[in-house]
Amino acid sequence: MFKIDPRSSTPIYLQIVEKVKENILKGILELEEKMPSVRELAKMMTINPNTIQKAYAELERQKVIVKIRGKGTFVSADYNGKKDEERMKALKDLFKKGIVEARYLGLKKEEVINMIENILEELKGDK
Amino acid sequence: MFKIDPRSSTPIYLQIVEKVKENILKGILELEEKMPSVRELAKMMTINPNTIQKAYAELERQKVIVKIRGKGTFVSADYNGKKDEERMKALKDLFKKGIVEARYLGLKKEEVINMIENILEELKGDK
Amino acid sequence: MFKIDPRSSTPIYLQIVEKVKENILKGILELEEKMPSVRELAKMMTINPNTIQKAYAELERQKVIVKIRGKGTFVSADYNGKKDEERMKALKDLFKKGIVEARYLGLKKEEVINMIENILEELKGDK
Amino acid sequence: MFKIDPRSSTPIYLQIVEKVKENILKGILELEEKMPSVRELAKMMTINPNTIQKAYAELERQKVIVKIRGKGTFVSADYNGKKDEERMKALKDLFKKGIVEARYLGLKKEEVINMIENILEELKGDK
DNA sequence: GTGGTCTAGACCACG
DNA sequence: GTGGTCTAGACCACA
Repeated sequence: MFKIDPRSSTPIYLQIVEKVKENILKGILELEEKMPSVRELAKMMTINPNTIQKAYAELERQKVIVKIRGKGTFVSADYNGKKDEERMKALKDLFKKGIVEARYLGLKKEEVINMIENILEELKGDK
Repeated sequence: MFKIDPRSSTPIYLQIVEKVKENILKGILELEEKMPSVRELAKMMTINPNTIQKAYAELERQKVIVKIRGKGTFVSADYNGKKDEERMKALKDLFKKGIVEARYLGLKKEEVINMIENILEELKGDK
Repeated sequence: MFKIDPRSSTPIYLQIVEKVKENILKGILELEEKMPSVRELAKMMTINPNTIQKAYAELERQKVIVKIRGKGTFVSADYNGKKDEERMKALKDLFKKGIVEARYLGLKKEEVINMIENILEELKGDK
Repeated sequence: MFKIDPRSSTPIYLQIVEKVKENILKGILELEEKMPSVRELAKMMTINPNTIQKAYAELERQKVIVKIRGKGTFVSADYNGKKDEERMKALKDLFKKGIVEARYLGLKKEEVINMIENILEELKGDK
C-alpha cells in the first residue's frame, strides 16, 4: 500500500501519516472512502499494529480521517482549510530548511521553483 | 545568537546546525569568519558544551565549517555544490511533505509558490 | 568481542569502528546479522554506552551498519563500492605513511609487499 | 618546504615528522644535511615554533635527526634498521586499517598491490 | 584557550 | 528493549 522505509529517521507512524495524506491528495484514496482496519493494514504491511494505531490516531487528530464506531475508519469528507497559525509557522520553517539545503546542494532559484512546481503538478487537482 | 526552541521535537543540536547554515546564507555569518568557541557559545546559549560540540561536529561533516587545531572553528570558505543524489531525493521528499501539508492548510498553488519565493528572497543575504 | 586498547592514542570509539569493519570483511560478522545492542555491547566490554553509541553512529554514517527503529542494529546488506576521491587520497596518504615507516624499520620492498599480501589473505574471510 | 594541512585530524607536528621522513627517503633531504633551525622553519611555514620544536623532538627520539649543540640539527647518517617489535605491530595495524578501507572503497586485490608498488616506486632507492 | 574523548546518569520516543 | 538526546563534570592533546 505505502512504501515505508524502516531505516528512515522519521518514525514509521509519521511516514504512514504523510503517505495517507499524500495519497488522498493524489486521489488514490478518495474522500469518504473506507480505510483498511488497523489489523488489516498491519498485516498487509507487516508492521506492528500499535504503529498503525498510532498513525490512525494522529490522522484523526488532524481530522484527515474519521472513526465511526462499529463501522470503521473513513477518509474525511472535507479537509479543513483553516489556517492554523502554528502549523503555518511550522510549514514555513520546513520550507526554509528545504531551501537552505537546496542552496547547499548548489541549486539555483529557478531549479528550486521548478522542483516545487513539479511536485505541485504531481498532486493533481488545484482546489 | 541563535534562537532555539527547547520544546521542539527536533534536537537542539540539529536546530543549531540549521540556524548556522541559514545565517551563513543570509550573510549574518560571513565566509572564513571565526565561529564562537564551543564553550563560549555554550555559555551564551546556556546549553551544555557537549551539545554544541555535537552540532559543530555535524556542521564540519557537512563541510559547512572547518576546525583548525588550537585556533578555533571557522565558516568554510567554499561550500561545494555537489549534487549528491541521495540528498536530492531527501530534499524532494521534504518539499513534498511541505506541499501536502500546505494543501491541508488550504493554501493554493500560487500561495505556495509565493511563500517559497519569499523565503528565497530572504536568504539572498542582506549584506 | 573486540579487543580494545584503552591506552592507545586512537579513541576507543574509532577502534571499535575499525574492528567492526574488519570483522565484517573477515566474515566473523555476517551481512544482515544483528549487532549487539548498544547497552549490551557496553556491558560486555565494560565501556560506557555513550562511547558505543558514538561508534555505532559513525558506522551508520559510513553505511556499514543500519539501525532499524526499535528493532536494533544490523550489518548492512550491501556496502557500496563508490570510489570517493577524497577517501582515495586519504588512503594513499595512509599507505605512504606506512611505507615510509616500513623503510625506517628496515623492511625491503619484498617484505612490504609480503606483509600486504598476508593481510589481504587474512581478510578474505574464513567462513 | 612541506605542505601541511592545518585542518587535518593528524596533528601538525606529526605531519611534519612524516614529511621529513618522506623527504629523506625521496632524497630531497640528504643524509647528514643540516636541517633548518626551529625558528627558521617556523617562520618559513608560518607555524608556531613550539610546534616545530615538538616535531624535531619526536624526530630526534626516532633517531631520524641529530641535534649537535651549538651547530644545529642534522639528518641522521644512517636510519636504524632494527625491527622494533612494537613498531612492527603498529605498522601491521596501519596497513590493515588501510586495506579494510580499500575494500570498503571497492578496490580489488590487484589494485591495492598496484597502489603500494606505485608508492614504493615514488620513494626512490631500494636499500 | 581550542576542540576531543570519556564517564555517569537521566529522560524520552519508538515499536 | 531499542536507540537518541541532553547534562554534568573530568581529563587530555594541541598550538
